[in-house]
Amino acid sequence: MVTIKDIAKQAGVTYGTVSRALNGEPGVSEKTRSRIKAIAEQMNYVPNLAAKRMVDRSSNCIGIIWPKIEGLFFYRLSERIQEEASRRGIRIMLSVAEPEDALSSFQEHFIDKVVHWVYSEQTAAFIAAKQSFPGTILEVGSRSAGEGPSLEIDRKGAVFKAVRHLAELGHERIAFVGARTDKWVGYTQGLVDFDREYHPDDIVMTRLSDPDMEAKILGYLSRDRNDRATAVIVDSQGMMFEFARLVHAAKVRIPEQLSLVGYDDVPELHRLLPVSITTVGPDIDTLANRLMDTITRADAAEDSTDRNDRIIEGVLTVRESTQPPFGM
Amino acid sequence: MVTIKDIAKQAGVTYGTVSRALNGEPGVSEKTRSRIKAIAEQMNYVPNLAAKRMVDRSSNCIGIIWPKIEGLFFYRLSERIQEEASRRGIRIMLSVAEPEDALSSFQEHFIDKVVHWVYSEQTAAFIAAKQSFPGTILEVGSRSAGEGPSLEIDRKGAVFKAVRHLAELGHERIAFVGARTDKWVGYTQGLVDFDREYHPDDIVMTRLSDPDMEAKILGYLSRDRNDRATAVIVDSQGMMFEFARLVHAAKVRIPEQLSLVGYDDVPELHRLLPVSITTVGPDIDTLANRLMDTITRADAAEDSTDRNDRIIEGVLTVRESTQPPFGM
DNA sequence: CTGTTAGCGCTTTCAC
DNA sequence: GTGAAAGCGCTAACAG
Repeated sequence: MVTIKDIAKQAGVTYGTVSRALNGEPGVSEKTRSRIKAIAEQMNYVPNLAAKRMVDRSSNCIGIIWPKIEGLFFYRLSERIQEEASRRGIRIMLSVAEPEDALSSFQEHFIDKVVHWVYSEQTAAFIAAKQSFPGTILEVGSRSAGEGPSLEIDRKGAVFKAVRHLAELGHERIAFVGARTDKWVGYTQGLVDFDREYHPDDIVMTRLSDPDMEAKILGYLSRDRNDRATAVIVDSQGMMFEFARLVHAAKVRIPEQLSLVGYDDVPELHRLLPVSITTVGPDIDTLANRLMDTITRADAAEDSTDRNDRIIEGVLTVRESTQPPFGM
Repeated sequence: MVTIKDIAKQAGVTYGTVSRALNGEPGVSEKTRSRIKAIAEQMNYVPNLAAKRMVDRSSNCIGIIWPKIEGLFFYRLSERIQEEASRRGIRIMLSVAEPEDALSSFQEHFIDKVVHWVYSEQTAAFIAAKQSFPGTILEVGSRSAGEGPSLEIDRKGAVFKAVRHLAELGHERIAFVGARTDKWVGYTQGLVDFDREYHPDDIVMTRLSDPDMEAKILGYLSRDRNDRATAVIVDSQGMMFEFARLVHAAKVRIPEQLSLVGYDDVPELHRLLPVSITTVGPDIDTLANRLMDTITRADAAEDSTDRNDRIIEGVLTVRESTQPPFGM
């Protein structure tokens, strides 16, 4: 293993100088600095993080805990986070272990900045592990109850925007497929604000784990066209996979017979139907950016950031799957 | 921060003794050991892992380089690898960075066992990085040219099994959609062995990056039914997403009008069509298991393993999408 | 059984 | 602008 001492020997300087040169510290002439850098490169020098860590407490590596759900969206998001991190010269490590194990794993590797996707109740084991974790944990997703740094995704507002879009197109009856979450609240809010009739039948309350999901959706899609909404909002990307399949099965034509908005914009979505799908949800690039900004500054200005700056708005991307209702 | 020196002072021993006591090393009387342990506990001592790591540079962690392509299959695979690793008390870290960056990242963190998915030409930068990597790299996927440990997936044999299955069902004309890879070789081999007519028209040579992909597939699916095969093999899961969409567009009914076999068994596949899809490809559990076995034993019996033991067979899973041809 | 001490690779202060 | 050296917390080898 090559250390800064080896480089020092090669370069004919002391290893203190090598350290300064490689870390961009002042007090080294540009000439020797570039010479040292070249030698380090050529010798395949890899810094020893354990040693670094013993001296200063910094680590330019961010750990990410992979959420069990969120499938494709998070997959895409982590690609973007990686790009953004590379641009900033920061390393990224992912763990797909149970959250509490992921934390110890990171701790063992001197990673003191961690991103955690919040999507449901946290286990007692994880909450305990968080307490004793020595670094910073950024919670992304739902409104965070905790003290630490967080980034909230305005899911409610996002779905609200979907309703507004459909209302503006002229849809009177708008359906919702999904679970009773923030997204559902945004939906009901939209109905109220845009003065659409609240029709309990137009809400298909279900989730992926629901054994009756298929029957419920199929039941709704098979109704007489006069007896159902002209537009529908599907509350997650996972649900959209199911929904698309059942749309085919029920031979419903999108958007001629039904306008469709999906939550979360992942490329795979647009392979599901002959038409591209209008989506709402956080913009992946924005999210990746804000996420990196927040975590890198987490220690610095702990609570200087306004609570409002911690919210990621949803973005509506209009595509082929939404049209004015038939006959307009 | 409390260190072993603080504990030593409290206990009236030297810190060497504290180290031995806390690490279960022999050479400490049970009496002092328990006393020291009690003091450590009471002082909230947390060992400094960076310092530990500097001395004994081991880590029971395996690094995995996330491939740029292969999408969902690898995603599922890494879940299984994680489960298998947890069972064995081994940590897993994933990197989605460029392979060469992933390697240095692992090296910085003292991760000396790395799994790399081989799927195409490797960049010069990565080959160089591999050379100077101090640990073991397990190459999984294609036949590995290199010396190191490897695990080959028999893609050719897998597709061959698909052809056999279709032949046994009675299909005379079998089509292939995909690229000119091992899988295609398995297809042609199958045609020969099962005495099926080689029909150049039944091969839709394309890949996801091909701008004409859609036109080619749609062209084939739109042909008169007497002028095309009664069964088709699609060579990747990514391609299957496209294929399924075009099947819908061309209003071809699976399996009544066309039997279908896909490569790689990922759950998402079965949401694409009204029927579940027959697949071939490596079994994810087997792969995860063999992978862990191989990498954990990589140092021990380097070349004791027979070349044949390094091959993962493909598995055929028959589902609804394959039936005897219409009229049989 | 316990004390002593040489490093592990690096950053940082203090001299020159 | 560069060298010298202290020390981060710990393990392990050796001495007693």
